[in-house]
Amino acid sequence: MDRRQKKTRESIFKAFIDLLSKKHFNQITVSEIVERADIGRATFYDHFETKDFLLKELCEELFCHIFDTTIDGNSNHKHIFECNAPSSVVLHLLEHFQRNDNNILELLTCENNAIFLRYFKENLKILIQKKPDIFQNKKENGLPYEFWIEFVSSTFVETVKWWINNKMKESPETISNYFLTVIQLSDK
Amino acid sequence: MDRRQKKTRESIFKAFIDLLSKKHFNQITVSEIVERADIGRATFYDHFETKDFLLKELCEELFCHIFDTTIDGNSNHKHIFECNAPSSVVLHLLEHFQRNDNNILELLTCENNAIFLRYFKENLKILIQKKPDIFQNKKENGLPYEFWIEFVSSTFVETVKWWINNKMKESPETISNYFLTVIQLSDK
DNA sequence: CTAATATTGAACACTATGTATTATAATTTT
DNA sequence: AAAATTATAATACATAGTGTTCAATATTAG
Repeated sequence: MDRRQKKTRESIFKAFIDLLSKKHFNQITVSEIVERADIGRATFYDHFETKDFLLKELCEELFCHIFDTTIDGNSNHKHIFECNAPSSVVLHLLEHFQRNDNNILELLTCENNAIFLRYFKENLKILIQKKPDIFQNKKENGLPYEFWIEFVSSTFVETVKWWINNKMKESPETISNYFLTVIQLSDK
Repeated sequence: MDRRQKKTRESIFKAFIDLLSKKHFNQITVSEIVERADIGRATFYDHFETKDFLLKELCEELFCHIFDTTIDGNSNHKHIFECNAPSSVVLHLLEHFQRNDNNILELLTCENNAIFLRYFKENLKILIQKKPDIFQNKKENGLPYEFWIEFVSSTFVETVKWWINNKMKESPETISNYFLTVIQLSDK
């Protein structure tokens, strides 16, 4: 890829994330992004069809990053699908958020996050469905599978949101335990 | 209140709800609302400062209605706070949605519903906190109270969303059971 | 070096917002 | 019933943002 293209694209993303930490998506204008990224207006539209597509692509990059690889305590890369206990998968994800890669949190905590949350949940669903044995609850509870998947992924998203809104005072381990308790997969 | 004011206000709400069933909040323009409500542009701004305030006031009216009164099977009005079992409270709310009073469902299923969902959850939280004995989970689970409240209200919202997206095929009783199962208050 | 490509900057048509003004109609007040 | 008040209508307007176009310029890759 042309070095110019890459630089332009990165400066747009950077400007966009900066702005997202200060105001809601709806309040951000293309003109602001262009000004902050210090590029020509036409160049922006050369890269992204609209502001919505920019958000969409940003979400894709972020989740591709988070759900494809994750780093364990020894700084070795470890694929998330290699984890074989729910607590392990959950911890990996929570640690990602705690490190606040790419200032992703600004996106999560902002009000206008419908697109972001949809991606988050979609990726979670894929993860859960690829590891059916892990996230399947053990008890016979008579719940439809689809309902259970939706419940687990929604609860994870809401748990992370609660954590962030509470300034992330708790450790990833604590939050992981809370989550596993409410989805009835706790060890206790 | 002046009869003209009331008529104008109602026709704006009606036009707005109609449009919400067809497109997302962001895509709706004031001009469309004005045209559909068949009123003058200046009149709209005489009633609502902006489109956002319109949504805000609509939400307030809807939730005031739903959380203040509800109708039982014999068509007698019954205050929701008089219910003393979780299943009773939950069923009342679900039946409200099933009847689709004020076409409230259009709001729930639409993508841009952040404001609506916030009101929904806030009202649920108040309800849960006013009946602490009912929605308190029995087991010793070590969860902070705030986390539990957030979990229960989020799960209710997500359950209703799942129900609506699935065309509401299940009965309110079935959904109520699903919900009580995942929040660990099922009779079984 | 050269050809291809990315960027710039300015201008433009378009759409939507929110305001202002004057005239008219409906409602209250006296 | 007449007068005073208030709500609405119709139109025009300033402002701001969007997405496009195009010729000129700069950068890159082969």
